[in-house]
Amino acid sequence: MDFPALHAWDLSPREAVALQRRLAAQVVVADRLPARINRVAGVDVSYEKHGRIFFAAVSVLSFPDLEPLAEATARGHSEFPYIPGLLSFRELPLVLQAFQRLAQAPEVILVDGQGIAHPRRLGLASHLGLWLGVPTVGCAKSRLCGEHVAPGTEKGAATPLRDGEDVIGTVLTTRTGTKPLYVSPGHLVDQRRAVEITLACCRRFRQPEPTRRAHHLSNQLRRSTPTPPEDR
DNA sequence: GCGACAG
DNA sequence: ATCTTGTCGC
Repeated sequence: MDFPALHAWDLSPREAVALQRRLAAQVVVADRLPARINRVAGVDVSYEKHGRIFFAAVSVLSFPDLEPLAEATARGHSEFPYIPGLLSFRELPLVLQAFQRLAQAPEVILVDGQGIAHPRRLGLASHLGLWLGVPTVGCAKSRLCGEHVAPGTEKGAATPLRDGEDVIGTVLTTRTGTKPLYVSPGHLVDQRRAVEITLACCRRFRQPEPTRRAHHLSNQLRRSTPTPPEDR
């Protein structure tokens, strides 16, 4: 697929925060999904144990059947450290490389991380959606910010994730008896659609099929990659 | 200053 | 995210 090329991204954490504030204003939290959704993609990144090499994977499934259609991966590294709230500056470059290798763009993308449920409303899912110009949904396994009461334990149970006056996400039980997921709009989708798509992608596991497959893909890529020699 | 803190 | 064996439960 085609989208703006990735320039050199050597920003300091402080500059990254400033950029997030500017980009957040461009995020569209509204239902702009096409009438017919045929392809859903999931993204995930795994790291080598010493954090030397990153492995990004994208898995595309048919919708609503969820049958595998295509996949793409990318190997690389990042100098940017993991800082809560600045995850996209660490992972996005490699994730974009993986998407660059996809022949066809999906109608929506599920991301292993937050969408607007972020201090500055620009989690990894929102940043990715903005860059690709494709609708995205954040499906994080844990909370970054916001408050909420626990949802019921039945699949489909949900409670709002709030940050002051704003509803920034939905704490959603995606499988009966398991810990809920933190679902939030990434870009071009609203709260309702974010939850709808996520539930439609959950079969027998807590994680939606797209991100679950991407997770396995990036893991097997890491396991099949020899660890390069140390430098000291 | 202290606690929280996606992956 | 990653380091890790067995183990409890559907």
